[in-house]
Amino acid sequence: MESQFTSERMVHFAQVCREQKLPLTVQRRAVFEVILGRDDHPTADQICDQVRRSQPNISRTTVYRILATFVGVGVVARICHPGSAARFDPKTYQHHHLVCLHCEKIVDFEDERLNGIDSPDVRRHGFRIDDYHIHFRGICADCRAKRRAQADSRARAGRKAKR
Amino acid sequence: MESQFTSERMVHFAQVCREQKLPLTVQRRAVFEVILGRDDHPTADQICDQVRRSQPNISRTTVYRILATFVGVGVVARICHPGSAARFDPKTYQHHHLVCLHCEKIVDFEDERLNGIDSPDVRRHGFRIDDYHIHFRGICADCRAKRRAQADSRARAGRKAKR
DNA sequence: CTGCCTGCAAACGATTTGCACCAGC
DNA sequence: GCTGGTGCAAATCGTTTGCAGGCAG
Repeated sequence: MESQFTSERMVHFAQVCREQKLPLTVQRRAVFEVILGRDDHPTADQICDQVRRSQPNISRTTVYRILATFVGVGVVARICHPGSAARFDPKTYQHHHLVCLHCEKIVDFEDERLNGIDSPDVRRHGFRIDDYHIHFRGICADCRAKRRAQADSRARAGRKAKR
Repeated sequence: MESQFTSERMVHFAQVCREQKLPLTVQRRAVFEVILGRDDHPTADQICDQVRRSQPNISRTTVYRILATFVGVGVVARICHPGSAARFDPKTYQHHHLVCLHCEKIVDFEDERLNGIDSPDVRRHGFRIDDYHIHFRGICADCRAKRRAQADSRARAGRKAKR
């Protein structure tokens, strides 16, 4: 099922490349395959590391360039993010994100009810809105657990210190 | 009125510093003043340049550190952004953004009706949502005008070439 | 065969870190 | 005076660019 979805998107990808007159190189194929296989919004470097398992000689530069090209033709999205490195997302349809303010993890969140917001009136800004997405910010399960553990150990240390 | 708002926030800032045991240095004051006076989501470097008009010897490093501290205690927000440099926002209450995909300008957008979205059910993600904001992505007025001008000149060039 | 694509190395911009000094409380 | 803040310089990280050779169409 996974592979069926992947191959379907691969065909679509090849088609877009033909339309856009983009030569379908082995590097582009490899980068696209890696992105499709992940749903954790990897950085360019993370993608590069994984691509190198099948293409050990691919250059980091090439990965950056390929990603820029992909974003340009719309087969992957570059998403807004709290950290310093750009993140990429194979989903180009509208969806939303849960962003952990602590570890900067980004989790996809899809909910039809969030997609129907009327574009507000921005005429006075002269802005033309193409789409929108919602960032829900908070703390993920892992970080909540870690924080609780830390708070506990601090409390224990505090009790010890006071004795 | 502007200065009244600014001084009001300055008092609040001083209070937060006291609560958080943050010494109220001249540098922190200066950085905070600059951020308050802008609504264009400046980068750390832009803030630094402006702070230097009143504090010529402040170090870029210090500005970065101060901004990180401010974000930590919640007196300014670090916002998600399409570019590579972090952007800062003196508004810490909920509001939304228009993001230009072309020039990466970020414009505040406030609309009460956008603030009442029910936090969706994220229990299965174990995520705790603190707040959310909406990125409306599109093209700003300036860039639309520029694009139109470019398209026109291309069309003219094309006509000329075909003769 | 031709032009875009790639790899390499070096440049670059944004941000962080180590360390000695200095200033708020 | 003590603690944490600051300035400087150098390191680091993510990303881009210039150039020579290589491969897809």
